[in-house]
Amino acid sequence: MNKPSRIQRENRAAIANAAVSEFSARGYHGATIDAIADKAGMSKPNLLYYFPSKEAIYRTVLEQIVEEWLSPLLSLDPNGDPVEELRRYISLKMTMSAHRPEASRLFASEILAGAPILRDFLETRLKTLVDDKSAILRSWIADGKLAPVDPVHLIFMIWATTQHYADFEAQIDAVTGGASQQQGFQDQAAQAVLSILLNGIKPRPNG
Amino acid sequence: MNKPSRIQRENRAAIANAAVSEFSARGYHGATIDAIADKAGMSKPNLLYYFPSKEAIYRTVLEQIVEEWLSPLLSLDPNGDPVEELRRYISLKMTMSAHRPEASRLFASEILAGAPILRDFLETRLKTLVDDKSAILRSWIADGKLAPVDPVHLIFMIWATTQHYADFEAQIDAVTGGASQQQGFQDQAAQAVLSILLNGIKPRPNG
DNA sequence: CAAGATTTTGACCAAATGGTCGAATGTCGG
DNA sequence: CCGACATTCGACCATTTGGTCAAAATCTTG
Repeated sequence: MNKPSRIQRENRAAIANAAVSEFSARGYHGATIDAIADKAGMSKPNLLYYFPSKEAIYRTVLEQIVEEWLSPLLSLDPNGDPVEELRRYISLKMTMSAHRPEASRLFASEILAGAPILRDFLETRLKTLVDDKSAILRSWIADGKLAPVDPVHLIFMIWATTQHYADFEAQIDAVTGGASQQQGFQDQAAQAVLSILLNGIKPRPNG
Repeated sequence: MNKPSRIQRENRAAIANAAVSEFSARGYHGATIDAIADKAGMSKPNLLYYFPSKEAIYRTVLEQIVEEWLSPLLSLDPNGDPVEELRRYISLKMTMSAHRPEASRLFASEILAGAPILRDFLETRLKTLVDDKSAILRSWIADGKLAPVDPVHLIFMIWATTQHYADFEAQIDAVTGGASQQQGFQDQAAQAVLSILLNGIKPRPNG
């Protein structure tokens, strides 16, 4: 079991891709092993040769997504310029939302359902990370470089606004008449989000 | 079929409540008629005496939620003070998010799945409403009473941030150590959201 | 190229689930 | 209190679906 063969690598990757697509579009219960196998170009028993169960596939793709998900926040630099650091972070998350909407929706779907699989991750690694980064934000506020807002809520707001463009794509498409597919829409969205959030947290004279 | 009897009213209401709870917690496919019937205190055939199918129950509760969902935005008053009107709107949405998180999650779940049932509603009534209210926001911006941000994106950001507290409750709970249940957390959240959003859209000297 | 290991699949199974039906029970106006 | 109508439910059915298995096909390697 040590070295996965070429076939193993390819098939596992194909399954993971198909699974993200199916789980994100239909939810855990709505997705079927058959459909995932089809989309991955193999039979159901063949898929089950690579993963022991539907839940195992789900866990695997969730874990991969969670890793991607973590990295932008990790890179928030305490020594950088506060507003610039946040601009970079928000831009990064907007880009991710635009490039991997299915992954975002799969993650959202898991949280919506009460995070049955991810609860432990959220309570440990993510909590620690948020605590750390909150401390940085707090120090920036103490230095008068940011307006005094609760750092945890600021982080939540950044998550909410950036992921909204992926998670609620169907609604955004409907309301804008499909604009979200067109070139430029994502830039426009990023600009609006950056403008409101950054102006919202820049230090103000009255404190 | 004209006048529903007392029994009909009670049972339909019990089913609708149970359905919101089940659909929001498990998703459309994860919810079962049996579980909804159980939670509503009746047998499955009895439930199917009141609704012809699972999908009919789903449509019914979604429609009810959508009506609630619309009302706060409807009441945005073009003659009011811009910042005060938005403060009121955001506060209202925060309150709804806190009081009916399950409804919010059921709506979110439908949108996540691509809005198969609500697409028409989104493209017609909601689009019209957003177009109308965007015009109001635009006029406020033209009058220099708001910073120049794309009104549609502002609306999206308000939806995203306010509903986030209901939709991602599991994540928020995990990261804050369950604080979202405690008294005061919602007020704190509302304050942070209002502070950032309102400061983000107040007119700025430099335009 | 032979033989062992790996990969693939058709056929199948058991459980879950949406929905039906007919008979039993309850409700209510007259 | 009766008869008509509304309500309830146990038993049942067909389909879907997660998962198994043994045999076949394909690789890989000495």
